[in-house]
Amino acid sequence: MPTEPPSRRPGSETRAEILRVALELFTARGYEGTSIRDIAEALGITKSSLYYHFAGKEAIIRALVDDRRDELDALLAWIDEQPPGPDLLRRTALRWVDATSPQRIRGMRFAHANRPMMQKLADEGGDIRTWFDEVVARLVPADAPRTETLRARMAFDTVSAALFAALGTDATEAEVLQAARAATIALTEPR
Amino acid sequence: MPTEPPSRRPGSETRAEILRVALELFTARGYEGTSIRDIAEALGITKSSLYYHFAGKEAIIRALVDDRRDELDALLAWIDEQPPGPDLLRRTALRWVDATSPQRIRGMRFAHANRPMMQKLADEGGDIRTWFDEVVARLVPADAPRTETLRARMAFDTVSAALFAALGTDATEAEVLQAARAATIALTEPR
DNA sequence: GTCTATAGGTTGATAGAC
DNA sequence: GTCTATCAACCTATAGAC
Repeated sequence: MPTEPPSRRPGSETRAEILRVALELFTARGYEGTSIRDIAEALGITKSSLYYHFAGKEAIIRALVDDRRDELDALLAWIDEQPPGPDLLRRTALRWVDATSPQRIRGMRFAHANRPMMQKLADEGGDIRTWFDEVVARLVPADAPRTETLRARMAFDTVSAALFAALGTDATEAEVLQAARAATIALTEPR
Repeated sequence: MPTEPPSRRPGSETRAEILRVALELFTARGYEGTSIRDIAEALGITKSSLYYHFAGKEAIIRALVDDRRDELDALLAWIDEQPPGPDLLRRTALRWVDATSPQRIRGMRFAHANRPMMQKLADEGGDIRTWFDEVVARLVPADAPRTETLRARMAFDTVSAALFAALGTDATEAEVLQAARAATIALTEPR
């Protein structure tokens, strides 16, 4: 690993706390709906202290998404080790879905609640969605019809889709993941 | 049709214009990221004029989602006319997906960009997502495992999921709809 | 590292003339 | 129906003491 994850820099426990609370509030109320003051008060500190740890509001969100990058890099490395074959798409998608951590789910809910901001980050090239293009590019032939590429993307996005479908219901996260897994299988059915 | 659509009340052309621009801006920048001033300036009027047509910012978003309700009611009525059978879920979901209008897509993008607000509306009982519970309840047995209910919901949400998967790509709406249709078929495969 | 105080700007909303 | 003028409340961010 070449660079050190910013959220784990040693001797900065407060920083991690800030990120934890910010993720929670940004998810519940959205980025624009959450003020720096809200975050500070939830932590029992003042805004100014928060500015000591982060250059600004946007720096917080940036640290939040950067944290999710490593997983993607690991997946890409794993793909490159695999023998090519017709089932590689399904195997990779299932590997991704099955490895869904609670933290990743939190990240998804965060992304859901802040799509305009995620779009802005995407336009600057620094978001997970863009990085995912690489994954799909290695699994679907470049000359495949675009609907096939979309379907492959959807096969990776089933957890996100299932979370969305489960909104307002009392489904547990385990049930959501199970439904997502079934959907990934359905979407990678060879035709 | 029992009640008159609020957006078509006669003699209120400006009102429709406001809704059109608000939908566009709320989708691009989000509800909190769009000020009343932004909407007014895009229309070439002042904030005060806008307040003549709508009681406030939230009244605008409420009018926006109310517009989408009729379609759901029509689908429910259609379901009640159908003979029950094992293929009713797929037929209904495909009917819904195939009837996707450009306006509905705009509505979905809007919902994507404003999930905290949609959640707030849902908590008050006035959102499309809640109304959809009725649809699924008529198509999936009440004692079915919850993952099956989730999968049924996902079968209806494929356009939304495909739109999400297509973010950042140059896929056309036709291609998105085609991918969504394929996904709906895959997700309603009898097992 | 954390605080108080405050600058400098935007927000949603209202009053009242025309 | 549309305007100008204005408000209190809120925001991000900074300066400087401790």
